[in-house]
Amino acid sequence: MNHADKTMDKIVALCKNRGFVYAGSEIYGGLANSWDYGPLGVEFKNNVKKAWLKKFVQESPYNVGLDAAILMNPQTWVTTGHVSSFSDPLLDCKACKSRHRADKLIGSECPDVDTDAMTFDEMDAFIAEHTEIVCPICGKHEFTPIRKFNLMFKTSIGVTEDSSSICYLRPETAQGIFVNFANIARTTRKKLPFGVCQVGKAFRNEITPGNFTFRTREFEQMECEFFCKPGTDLEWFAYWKDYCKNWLLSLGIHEENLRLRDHSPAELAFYSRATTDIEYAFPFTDWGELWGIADRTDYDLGRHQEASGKDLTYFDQETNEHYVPYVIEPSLGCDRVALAFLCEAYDEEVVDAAKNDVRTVLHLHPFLAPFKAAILPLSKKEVLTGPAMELYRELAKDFMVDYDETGSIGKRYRRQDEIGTPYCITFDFNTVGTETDVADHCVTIRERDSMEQIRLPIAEVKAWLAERVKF
RNA sequence: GCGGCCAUAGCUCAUCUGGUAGAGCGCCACCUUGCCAAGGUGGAGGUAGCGAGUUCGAGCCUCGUUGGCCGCUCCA
Repeated sequence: MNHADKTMDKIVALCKNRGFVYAGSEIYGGLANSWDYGPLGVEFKNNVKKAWLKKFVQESPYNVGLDAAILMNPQTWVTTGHVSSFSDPLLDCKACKSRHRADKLIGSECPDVDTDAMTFDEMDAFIAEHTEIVCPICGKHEFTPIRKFNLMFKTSIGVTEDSSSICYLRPETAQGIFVNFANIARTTRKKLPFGVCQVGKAFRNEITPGNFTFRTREFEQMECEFFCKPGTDLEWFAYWKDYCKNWLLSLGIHEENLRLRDHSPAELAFYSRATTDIEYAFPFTDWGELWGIADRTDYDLGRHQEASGKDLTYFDQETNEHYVPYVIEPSLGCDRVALAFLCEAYDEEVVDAAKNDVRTVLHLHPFLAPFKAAILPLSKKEVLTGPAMELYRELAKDFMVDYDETGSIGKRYRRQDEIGTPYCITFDFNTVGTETDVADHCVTIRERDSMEQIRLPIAEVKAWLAERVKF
């Protein structure tokens, strides 16, 4: 099927029916925009993470891993500006119900006013006094008071809820890396350039989540903070852009469904020298951001150094100088890229148009597939199921494999196609022999995409499979 | 948070103007078949999102509530 004909409805339905993703807390009526990865989903998502860690840590001569705590000293978020800038001063127009940011309303009418220096109460008062500030939609001056939307989830440490024990669920994983920069530099004896990689959950109280697992309040990031010498940053920026794109291509994303979009100077975050988004052609939108690759300069380490009073410079033995490294940050949404792989893999093949017969297939990269193979005895007779279970137990030591003896063989192939299992291994009567035929001790292996079959000795299956499901 | 639409089996839906629910698919068992779905027989599964009201009687009418979808706002 054409990529343009894929719909989220179908992909969501498949996810739910086959146990990739369920709606969260479903028996209690659900919790909006929360999703649970089911038995197949968790395998699949873990494989996505494994594939990322393999390329970014294991195979990279530069990078190391980290798993920092979700709860951090709240001062961290004061330093980064998240405590203030994650609180937008929003108000509604009572007349037309549209929503606006108070600071932008004031700024557009009175450009000389420094809204950054104003409290929310002062902004409220300012708007009340200046009736020339009107709703850009309907032109009226009838606003609700400012309401504070803090996009960080707040909680408290300790059993009493006094303000001194407030802490936040991290809105990004990056800061866990920055605050550990000096620890890692010292203990790994890494020289610049080097990177620190982390997979972990982050939390943002988004006003409007949606589009399945694309935007959720709780999500998983796969981030690398790559530290390099100032001046070499743009070079490394290009290097990682390329590296990231190749990772996606090597796992089956088609180039025509990817777009690298450079941020314009106006769009750039204030701390960033250059940013490129890798976007994917999701069915629900034209392009959706997958990976943000940003040159963050020395902003993060510099701010932390200033606020903590700790020395976060790097001593360069070659030039005999101290400096704060520059940072290239490739930040990938784990749930988003997993969804992209699903969208990319989803396919409906018309087998027989006259009979309305359609085969649903997930053309997942074998490394990402929840099951690497399914063992399917052609008959339920013990003479076949016995050796089939034996092979199942043997393969299960190395791979996630499925076993199914229910229904016709065609039906079972279809079930495995739908969950992306790349290989089906069948036991038939030639395998074990009959009264008239001698056993050949071979199984038939059927490939998912081509539906072609080969015959292979049972003893060779494990090595054969290992060769084909690696990344 | 605002506006509009929606809510019946795991899924897609039916149930004539109110008379206490049915199909297809899926699932399970047995039979059949034995390398590409849908053959036969049987079976599990629903107090119609939830609550209240009107009525002799509510899946159907009214109100509330919860959840979902679409649009707007928002997305450092």
